Amino acid sequence: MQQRNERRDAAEHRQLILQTASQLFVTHGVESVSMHQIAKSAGIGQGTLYRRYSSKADLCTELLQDSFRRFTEELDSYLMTAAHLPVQERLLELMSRWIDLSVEKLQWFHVIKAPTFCSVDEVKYYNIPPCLYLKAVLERLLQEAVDSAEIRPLNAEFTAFNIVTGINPEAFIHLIQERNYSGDQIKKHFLDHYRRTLFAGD
Amino acid sequence: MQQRNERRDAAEHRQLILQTASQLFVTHGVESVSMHQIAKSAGIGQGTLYRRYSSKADLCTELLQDSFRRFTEELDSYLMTAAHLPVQERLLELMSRWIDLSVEKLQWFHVIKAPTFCSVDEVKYYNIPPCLYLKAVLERLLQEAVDSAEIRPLNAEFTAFNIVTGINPEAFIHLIQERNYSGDQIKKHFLDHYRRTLFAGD
DNA sequence: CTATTAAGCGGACAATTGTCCGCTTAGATT
DNA sequence: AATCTAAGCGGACAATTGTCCGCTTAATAG
Repeated sequence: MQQRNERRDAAEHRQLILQTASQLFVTHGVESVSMHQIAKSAGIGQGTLYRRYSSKADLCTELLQDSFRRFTEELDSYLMTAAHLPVQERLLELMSRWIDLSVEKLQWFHVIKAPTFCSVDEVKYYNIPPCLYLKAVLERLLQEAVDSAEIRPLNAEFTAFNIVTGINPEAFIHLIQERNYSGDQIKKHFLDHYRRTLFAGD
Repeated sequence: MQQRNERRDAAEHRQLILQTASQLFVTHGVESVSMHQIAKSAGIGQGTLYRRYSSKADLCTELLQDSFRRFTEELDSYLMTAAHLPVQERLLELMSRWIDLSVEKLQWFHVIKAPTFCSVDEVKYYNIPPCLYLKAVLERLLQEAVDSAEIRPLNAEFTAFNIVTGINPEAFIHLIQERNYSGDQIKKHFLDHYRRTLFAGD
């Protein structure tokens, strides 16, 4: 008895949902589209929708995958060829690219981080693949910097976590809405900050 | 025509709501109590409840006021008498106390930061009095440290903001749930981190 | 080709949050 | 004391999210 694969109709629905949701999100904005509306537009039932994606946050996480895959590929490639550059430069490049991605996909990231409905035991943001990846790479580079004495000793893991919590979509939204920052200004401030606190550069 | 004060019955209801909500929150946990239930327990209508507090986050913000008032009084008093101590020590003391408060009132802070229902243009967390206060005091101390050359130059305002985003209830919840950290371990890690990145101490 | 069965389907339902609006009433005015 | 009016009241309603369960069907086994 072989393992039952996903049924063909189910796979088609999965694609249909992603396509429909993506279109609706782009047209009306992620916030304004309800799960009911997605199901209706796709011509399927609520149950079918929720069977695939248990929340809008789930859907957004999935829709981010494409951009994210490109991000990791390009970054891995960069890190490969830039291995000889100072760790400091590579770290700042990583942050720079991450901030670009975050600002570009701000609505998606925000819905993932602060879902419409959320309860205490669902702080899933730090466990989505993009964040895990960011943290892992940060930690690796930080550890390398510590080992090569390019920065003073620190707890690479905790520092990586702290950077992930510091560079987050809600902070960006706050800076954009309350301070009228542009994406570039946000990036500049964060990079400056970490240049100064991590590397003591000026 | 004099300014109309809040009607007596309204003021009584306000107290009644706070008292009822507080009791229900303590008994059943903030998460498990619905606004409907609060209204019903208090013997008032939904409309009356929402007229006072437009969301559970609002209610929690109000309920935090008491603890927070005590916090600021004690802190201001400390800062007054500790003005001669190194800024570094005062900064770490501030963070230490803030983390204690946050851990103690974690559920409240979390509901304020990540309300049950939330939309993009409502990242209110950074604007509640406790956070504004924390940020202001951080900024003042950081600036003092910079001016007296106790730390290397940095953007006091942005650094203060970054610390507020780094020391936040969701990060605590993550560390508690995924890493099984205790409140004391959380505090230790954060203080270590900032000791190292801000002050280069060991 | 037929039978079997588990995965899939979908809309009705429950639970929440938050709004609305006609009725009531506290309290200032005269 | 009588009047007036804006603030207050409260429950019905709308909008969402998320669950449930009897019916359907794709895919495998014989």
